Amino acid sequence: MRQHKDLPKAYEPRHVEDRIYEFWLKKGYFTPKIDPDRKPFTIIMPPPNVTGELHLGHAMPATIEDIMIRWHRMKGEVTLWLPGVDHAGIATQVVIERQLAAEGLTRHDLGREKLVQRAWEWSRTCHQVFMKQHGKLGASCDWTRERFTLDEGPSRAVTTTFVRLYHKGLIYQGERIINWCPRCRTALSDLETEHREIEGHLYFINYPVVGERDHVTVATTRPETMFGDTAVAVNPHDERYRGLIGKRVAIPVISRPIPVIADEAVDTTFGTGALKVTPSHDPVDFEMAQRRNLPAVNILNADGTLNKEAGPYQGFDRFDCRRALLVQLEREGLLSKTKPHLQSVGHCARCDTVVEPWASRQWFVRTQPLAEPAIKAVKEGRITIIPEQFTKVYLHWMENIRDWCISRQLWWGHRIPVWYCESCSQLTVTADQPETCVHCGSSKIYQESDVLDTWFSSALWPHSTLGWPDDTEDLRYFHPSAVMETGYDILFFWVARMIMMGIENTGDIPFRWVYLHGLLRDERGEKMSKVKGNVINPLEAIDDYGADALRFAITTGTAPGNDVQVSSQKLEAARNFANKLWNAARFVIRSLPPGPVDIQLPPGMPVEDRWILSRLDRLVVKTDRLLGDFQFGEAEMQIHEFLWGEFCDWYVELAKIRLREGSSPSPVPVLAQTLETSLRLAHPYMPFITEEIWQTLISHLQWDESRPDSIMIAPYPTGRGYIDDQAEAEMGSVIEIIHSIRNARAESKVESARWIEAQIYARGRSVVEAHRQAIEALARVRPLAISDQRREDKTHEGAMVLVLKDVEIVLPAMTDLDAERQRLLGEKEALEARVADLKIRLSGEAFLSRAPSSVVEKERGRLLDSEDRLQKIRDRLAQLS
RNA sequence: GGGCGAUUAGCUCAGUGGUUAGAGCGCUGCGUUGACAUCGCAGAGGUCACUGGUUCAAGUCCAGUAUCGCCCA
Repeated sequence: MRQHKDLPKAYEPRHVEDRIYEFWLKKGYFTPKIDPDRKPFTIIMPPPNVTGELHLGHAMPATIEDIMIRWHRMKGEVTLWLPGVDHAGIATQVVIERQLAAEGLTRHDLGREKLVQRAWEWSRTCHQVFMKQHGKLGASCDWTRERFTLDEGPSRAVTTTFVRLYHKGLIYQGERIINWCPRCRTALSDLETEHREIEGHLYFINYPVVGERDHVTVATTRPETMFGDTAVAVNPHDERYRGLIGKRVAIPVISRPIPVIADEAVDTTFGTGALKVTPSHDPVDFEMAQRRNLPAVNILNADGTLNKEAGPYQGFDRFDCRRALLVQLEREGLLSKTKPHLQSVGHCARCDTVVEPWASRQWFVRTQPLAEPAIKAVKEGRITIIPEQFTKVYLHWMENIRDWCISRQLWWGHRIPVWYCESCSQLTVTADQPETCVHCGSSKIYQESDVLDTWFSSALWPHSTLGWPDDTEDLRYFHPSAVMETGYDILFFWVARMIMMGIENTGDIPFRWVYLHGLLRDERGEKMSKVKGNVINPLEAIDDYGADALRFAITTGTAPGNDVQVSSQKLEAARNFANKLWNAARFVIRSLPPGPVDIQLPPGMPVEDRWILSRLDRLVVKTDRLLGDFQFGEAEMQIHEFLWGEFCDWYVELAKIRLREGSSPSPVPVLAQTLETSLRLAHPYMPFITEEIWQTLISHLQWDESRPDSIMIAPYPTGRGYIDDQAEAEMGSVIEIIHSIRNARAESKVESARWIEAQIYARGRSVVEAHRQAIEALARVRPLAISDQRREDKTHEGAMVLVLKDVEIVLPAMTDLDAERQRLLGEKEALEARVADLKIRLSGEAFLSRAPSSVVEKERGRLLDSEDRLQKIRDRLAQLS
């Protein structure tokens, strides 16, 4: 038989983790077996981007998802956690283009086909890294079902959805103002545009009135857009400009005449109250132009330079143009004023370039009809968002939803399944590659060059990964999934659109719960980002502290939706906990007698046995409730507190005494059972160390044939009916006795090794007597006399008297009379205040009649105890004076 | 401009109306007895941002104020 009794003194995760992950994989535990008679528990992993290494921001969701999955798996449910990666259109193309730039190339040098090929190679590399990192973390996801958004299946889901929505009129092509990133040279959706307050300027520019010596002054933050002006608008009620309406003014520099029009929408208090209207480059102006039938003049090229409409500034970059134009206007006396102005400027979420609002022909999803059922699903409680406060955020966004621009002028992504016909110029929209135009049969057709927004495919992820649009066994069984777990920052990107598209495509909700975690921050509370360089690499953290410590550190004591600060101190604390657990296990294992040990609970167990079993049972019940409520952080704290603060600090210490004495019954069965149950309880959070200890422990124990091969498929603990209030009360009292003696010793500076004499007077004498050895050993008191009633006259003058509930402790050897008097006076005051407080509460008519009787009873009991203790303290003080 | 959230120990945070508000880290004192110094024992440290309200009872619920943060426009 293996001698495991010499486990290493400290837990060494790196000798354990990879081996165990391999073992799990080999056993196939991550892959569920479909059982139509049982309801499955499914999590579809929100796919990370294939843009490089994972960072801690990925480790947290992976850990939380793994906790849920492992818990449900241990509960015996058919459990699927489906992993995948996202092609991340713009982000990936940005990465590839950066690589190209380093080689002095642009994507245009390479061409579409070669760029896509390169992106594929890159995505395969990233995907390998991603798998490896998740494995290191212990993620128990089903790699056999892994998906990539550009795989055949999910791609077909994308084209199928596009075609269906197009034919339903829910996808249309239209000319609208979109956000244009001149660096990425693509349209962006509103969500991909980040607005930031920028200290800019408001420029006041004079537009001469045609044929008069007068001028009108307009204020603008983007003077270069004046080449695209097609009107100046004033409010019809604005007295200042009434006479100007209907006249024409000339755009400076290019002298193109434009009308002065009246429109109610003009804000008379902004700038001069005269608004330059640039329909192609401003959303408000675009709408006004449509209302007023104004022409639109586009002044931009795709790369952000100005086109021929800008006259002398053709070919200038937009910002160069602004600078040069301002110089010219100034010189010509047309710039009447410049003042600082705080403005909100859109930036590309991926490359941070200032975006241009630009009228452009793009593809859109008509979102409102899709939003309605998505709103209903949440309002009716078919989908629950955790934490609850995000429900409001979700509903507010959904109720004010705007059409979604889904076309991207990129090469990496799902190409839009639309073909234009050169012969009849009609569109062929179909999921299968067509040979000819469906309208005229011409073979002169060419496919739309744009690709779809990556989030379009993400929106289908909960069902496309399971086989939709095909009617697969997986889809029938695992859909809808149980939980969508993700960060609150992508509630709209992901969750909202998944709900819309899920209901549209499948007729069912995509998931039952939405769990939103907070964002990870560094020690200084800043969001981790590669730009800031404050990212903690999860692999390094695992290397330094172990995967279990990392998991524990980033989830313990956190609440859903709240941000989490990570620091090396937290990682250290988690590692220390793992080590504590390891050493407790070392103690238990080396305490086992040789041979397969029978750990059936013996009859006649002493109170401490019944106590720890009761505490464990309580923990089990609490944990189960907390997990059910998605309170993982709290559950972990409870387990931590039990293992460290109760099992190690008290039960193990008590067991040592019995083991030393060889007393009967032996504490071994309770030690082993408590450890074994605790390991199962902690397994979802700390899978590696619990498996490692469990395997070792189990190998020494007698077990019937039903014993599973791994803790990860062992049943999650359930209450066993061991809750024992009487044992808990008794141990509570013993702990209090030991604690107060230790306290007195420390206060009185008694050397920790010294034995001191003590007398304990307790009403329940035999109860205390039963714990004599424990009190002696743990409080280091000997000789110890125990009796029922204190005979006042025999108490030594210099003794210290500790008054507890129903117990008095006399420590005769403490001789500092003054200090003792002070201490007793302090206690007396505190007790008096407490008694007074309780008396007031208990004399309140309202309290007595309205509070539940159990609360009233509790308070009465407290009053009696306090009064009793107060009396004893007074007696002792009287003796001393 | 609209909305959401936060404010609890020196720091980071839990706290789901009912004792004397908790944890980790840090701090102070003592301690290497056979699980663990990645440790043990003991301790200090709080006007639960502020003001008012509801309630027998408020850190917890409501309203307002202040400060900070986020989202949307």
